[in-house]
Amino acid sequence: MRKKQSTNYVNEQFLFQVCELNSAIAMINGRWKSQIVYSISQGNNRFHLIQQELPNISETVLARQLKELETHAILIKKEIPNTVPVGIEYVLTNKGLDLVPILESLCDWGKLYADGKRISAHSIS
Amino acid sequence: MRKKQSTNYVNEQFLFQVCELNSAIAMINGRWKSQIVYSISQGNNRFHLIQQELPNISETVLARQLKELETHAILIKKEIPNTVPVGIEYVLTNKGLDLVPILESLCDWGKLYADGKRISAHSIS
DNA sequence: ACAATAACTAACAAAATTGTTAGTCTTTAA
DNA sequence: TTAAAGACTAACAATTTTGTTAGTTATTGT
Repeated sequence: MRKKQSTNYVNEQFLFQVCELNSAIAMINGRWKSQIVYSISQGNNRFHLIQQELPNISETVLARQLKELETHAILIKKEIPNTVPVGIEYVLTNKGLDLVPILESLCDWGKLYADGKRISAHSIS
Repeated sequence: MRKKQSTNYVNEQFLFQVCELNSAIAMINGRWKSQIVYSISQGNNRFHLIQQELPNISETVLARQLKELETHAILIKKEIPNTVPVGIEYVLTNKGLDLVPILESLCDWGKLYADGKRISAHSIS
């Protein structure tokens, strides 16, 4: 549980009102979150499919990350009809779908500079 | 100090090799980091200028975040010649500059869905 | 001589995130 | 009847991140 009186919480709120950038980042922060969003966008839209792709994640942790993504309306849970026990499908909202290309550009950026090469700097002054 | 034998660390490394997306996110994770990068790109390239823009950040924390950004080669420190005591200017590398438009699209994404409106979902199946 | 400025650092404490253990519930297969 | 699959949850412990306190260094202004 967040402590609303903590400096940590107050600073987070401060950044949220400085720029939406910070709330956006807060939504994709979290050990597994953006990888999960990406996996779902690739069609791995079931709990056990995500587990197969990310064998190191525990059930508890996966469930928690999914719930947080749901809280931020990046995805919704959908019951698959006529299944027993009822199957759950994870569906990206339009908000979640719009995030995917941004994650892709982050990925490209990461790849481009991965080896520590291609770095340079020159002051603008 | 990170514990190299912890599950937390091992999982982070696992995600790094799954996709560069995860290393990219790890670099911009951190309470103040992307806001600092954005501020520097706007010309607030001195320690005290960033402090003015983000009055809630403590000196210790700002120094730490700057050092981490430097470790990831997103910015470099540059001594300003003929200043006593020697002034330090923070300069984005090309890697850091390439990050800025991505942060801007994250910001736009955040703004678009900020009020919780415009959310919808429909399964692909 | 004393305070102030700029840009830090080390050691520590508080808080948050991540991972673990042990459960739940329902139905089908062996 | 026992086990397994699928999709979870609560309570707790480990680890990491964030914030705090108290310093440093060198120089200029009063």
